[in-house]
Amino acid sequence: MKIDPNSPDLSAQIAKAIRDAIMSGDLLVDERLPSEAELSEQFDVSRPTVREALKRLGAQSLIRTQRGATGGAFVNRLRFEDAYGQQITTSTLLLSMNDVSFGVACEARYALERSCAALAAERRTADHLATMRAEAHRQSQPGLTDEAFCASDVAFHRALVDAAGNPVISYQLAGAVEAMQPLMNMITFSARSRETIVGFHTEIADELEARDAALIDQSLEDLATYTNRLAQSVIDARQAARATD
Amino acid sequence: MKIDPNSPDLSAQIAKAIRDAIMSGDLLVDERLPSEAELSEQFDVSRPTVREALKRLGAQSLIRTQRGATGGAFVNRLRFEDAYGQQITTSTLLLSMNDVSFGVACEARYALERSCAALAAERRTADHLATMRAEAHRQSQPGLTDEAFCASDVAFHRALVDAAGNPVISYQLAGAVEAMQPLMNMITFSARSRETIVGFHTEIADELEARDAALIDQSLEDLATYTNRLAQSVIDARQAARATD
DNA sequence: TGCCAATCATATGTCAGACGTTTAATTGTC
DNA sequence: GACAATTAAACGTCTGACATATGATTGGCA
Repeated sequence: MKIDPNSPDLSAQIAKAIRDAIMSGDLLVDERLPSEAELSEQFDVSRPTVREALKRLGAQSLIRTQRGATGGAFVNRLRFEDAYGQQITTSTLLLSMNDVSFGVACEARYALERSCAALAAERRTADHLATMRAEAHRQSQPGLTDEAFCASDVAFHRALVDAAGNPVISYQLAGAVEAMQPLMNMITFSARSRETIVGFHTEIADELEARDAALIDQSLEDLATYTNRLAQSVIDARQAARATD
Repeated sequence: MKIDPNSPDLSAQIAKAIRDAIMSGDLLVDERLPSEAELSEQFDVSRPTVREALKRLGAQSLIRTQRGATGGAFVNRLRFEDAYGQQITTSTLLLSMNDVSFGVACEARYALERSCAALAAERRTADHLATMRAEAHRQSQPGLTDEAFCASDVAFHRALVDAAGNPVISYQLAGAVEAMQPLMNMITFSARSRETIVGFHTEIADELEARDAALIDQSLEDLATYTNRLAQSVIDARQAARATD
């Protein structure tokens, strides 16, 4: 838990020291850290520097702070819901900043999603099924904006993932599924393509109701293929339009 | 891009405003943010408050800072390698802080890992194969510590995942695979169980060489079952030991 | 005695101003 | 024209202070 006082990133070092203490179990959940004043004395730095370190940890949801007499910084119990948000933010930016093609992202998403088809078939409840049917129905309504359609698409697929009944899987796939949304938004769905997608969704819901894992897997593969072809046609159309400019 | 000056979390609000600007595309990769002094004027807060906000963003690798005349904060191109680390940290803490059972974590890991068997069979290079064989060989050496064995196990499986040739999948699975390591460490492998696991690994490498996706899938399922049973026996043994205390 | 209100102590949140350090651009000289 | 010294901009850190929230303490009153 020592830092190099000559290096020009004291707050980063302090954050790392505390993070390591949390990960190694030296600091337990809900345990209170020393006050900012005490930490600044321990590390021999000023309070603003300590605060910068604490903000870093707060940004990762590793600690929470509380004001007042018995306040301070506490080791935060990292919840799946908290982690979802970060996971989605990171995944979305990764895709948009690294020129990940629609095909690669789509492949990843459906490969991962298919992995929970068997579990979902086994464990799905009536609730999951109801959510999926409701979203499929919403998607068939005319006059839906592209964004609303995509949001519903995400909700449908998240329900499928959640049906697997494994929070770790749900967490991991949250990124893959949600991060695709901006890419999907790029595709302007025609009425016809929407109809096809809703068809797939209804099919999947039916198969999930029948608990037929193999059929779900097949439908997801078909949906992946279709989505990819749709994206390709949009890309081709854009290139053609650019060529005639 | 407005903030409420009466709320007691100015730095969090500022961080959110900038984060939103990055995610919406208002700020592009490598674009320079205003200097801390300018930001403090724009948001009408002090420089330390601005700095706390920037540290939050830095902790998420959304920005990087540079000192000197042409320095400042720049929108960072989020790289997969950067995201790996955060993903692993978060996943590890999620498992340890939420009392995720070995069974649930194991199920998630292998379900996701199996999803890339087909892609890996298709795209694996000689390099991936060589890495996997090298790790399998290392694992068969006597006198290996439990930790070294588990680290090698992780390396083996990461090579398998990377063989799928999809960076998005590699990123998503980094968390699932690496976060399992502390749980695996809890299990003291006997010489015999190590031998069995190495057997599975050799089998998987052979099947990958033959590009037989179905067999890989089967082997992974068997390995998952075996790992689970191993963990169960360790847990049972511990409970029995506690009962006789 | 028992309860309630005022006070206090502690800790975080924020601010203002300052100095040090790094770095690139500018300037000046040979 | 090239190299060295200077300068300016920006981050990194420190000091000290005030504001605010909140639990604990204390005191008074019924």
